[in-house]
Amino acid sequence: MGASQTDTHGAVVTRFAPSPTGFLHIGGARTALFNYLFARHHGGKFLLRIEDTDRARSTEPAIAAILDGMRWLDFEWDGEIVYQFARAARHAEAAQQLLDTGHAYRCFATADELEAMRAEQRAAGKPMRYDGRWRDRDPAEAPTGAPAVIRLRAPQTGSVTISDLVQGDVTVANAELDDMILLRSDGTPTYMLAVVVDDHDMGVTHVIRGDDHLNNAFRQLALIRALGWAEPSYAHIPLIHGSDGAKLSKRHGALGVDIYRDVLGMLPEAVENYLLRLGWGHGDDEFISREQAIGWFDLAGVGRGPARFDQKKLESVNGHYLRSADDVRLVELIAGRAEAALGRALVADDRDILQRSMPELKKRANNLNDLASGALFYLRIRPIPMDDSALRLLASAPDGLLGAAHGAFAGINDWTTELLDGAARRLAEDLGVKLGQVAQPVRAAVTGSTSSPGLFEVLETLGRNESLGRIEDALARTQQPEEGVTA
RNA sequence: GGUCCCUUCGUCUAGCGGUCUAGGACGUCGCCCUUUCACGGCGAAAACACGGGUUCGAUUCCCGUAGGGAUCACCA
Repeated sequence: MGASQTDTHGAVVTRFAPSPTGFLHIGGARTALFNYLFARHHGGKFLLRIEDTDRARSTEPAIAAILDGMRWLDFEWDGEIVYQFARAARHAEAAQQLLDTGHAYRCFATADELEAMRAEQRAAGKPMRYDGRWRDRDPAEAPTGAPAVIRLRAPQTGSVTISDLVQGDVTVANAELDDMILLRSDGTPTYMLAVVVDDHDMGVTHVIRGDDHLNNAFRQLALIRALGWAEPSYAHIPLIHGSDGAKLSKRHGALGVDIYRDVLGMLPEAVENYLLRLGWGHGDDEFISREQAIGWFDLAGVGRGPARFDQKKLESVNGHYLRSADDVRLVELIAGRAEAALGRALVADDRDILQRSMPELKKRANNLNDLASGALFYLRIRPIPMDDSALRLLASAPDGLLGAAHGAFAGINDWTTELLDGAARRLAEDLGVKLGQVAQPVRAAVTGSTSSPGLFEVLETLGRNESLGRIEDALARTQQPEEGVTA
């Protein structure tokens, strides 16, 4: 890469830099979203870097999961993915440069030695920091052949202030910072070094990340200055918390975006909208399209306090997007779930009936799971299973009602919602009962449940034969235990 | 514990000195619509953490207290 990265001429360049130690979790997704939106808003670039320098914890499946999540959410990145580990030589080169210019030095302190130092500091109630024991010591004093790390010779006086785009001006005394390790004793770069070098080489102008990195920013700035490089702008966004107010982490409540998709049945645009509104707002707007988000997004509007994740609200947002989603798309999305529940593959007729019923079905669901289970009764094969409430309703329905309804419907050849509705109302009137008295037993018979979309729409969608057949099944069922009760 | 950050309804937020009897959304409750369940509509309860300042006037500015958060590795 070298110097070519400076050819961006002030254009915005952001990056999302996850470490592939697990799935793309919801907090990471939000960081990616903000980086994506900020870059697009400014007509800049959004880069992706995989921070895989921790060889023990980085895995291929994790990389695949992260990319999968990025694609699902449609966070399209620019250019090639940068794999940090592959750039180790470049990182070492930067460390050497620092060594040559006197901005870094070798430290021969052993792990045991440092542990003892910290124990002492802890006991004395002092902050635990590297005490700079090798900072000005002659390397010749080191035991021969002893392994060494390379540390940054950081400024010890004065202070650094970062004009963070989210947090505002934040100042920390240099005395609070110690000489961080740049290169481990095995010659591999630490995160601090790798991030600074990569961000520089990639031409990153705006570092937008979780505020758990705010403290790192001060040290990284010292490193950047020692290297004589341009300083990026920083924006440290608050972490997402769980409903209990504690930080959402991989071991505490943070789920991978794949879980939201596959298990919870969320739509990507809903997850995106929810994440955007978490910690950021645009007046009273609740539903914000991708296009609007790109037009409106700004870092100054991001709150500084952590926001709690609210599953109920996500469900609600999801329900909104479900209702406005394309029916063909929804059928595809629930097909797998339906097949699993039914234990058989869906055929063309199944998809056809699902699509026709989708406008009614999607008003009743807030996620794909509920949408799929709500659609199941259309696909069942006679005799359809009945849930307990349907069985109870059928058992307690006035004698002869269901049979009478069957008779009324059987007389209809032009099987439309209007005529079915009219026939049912006429029957109810003739019998002197409310429409519900007629409709509910029929609903139970036809859907196997006491709640469903509008009954006459259901009947029309199901068709004459199937509808009458299901009513006959129910009739047969109620006649068996007690004989002779039907009219 | 040191350092840094934060604090408006239960939750996400609007508010950027007077427009605040503090607005919206989710959730909760009630009503309407209605063949069920939803959707939709209407309405209700619900917040400026506390104490000092500054100011003619503070939700809005400053300080303190309390509470919450982040971070202090040869992990990222």
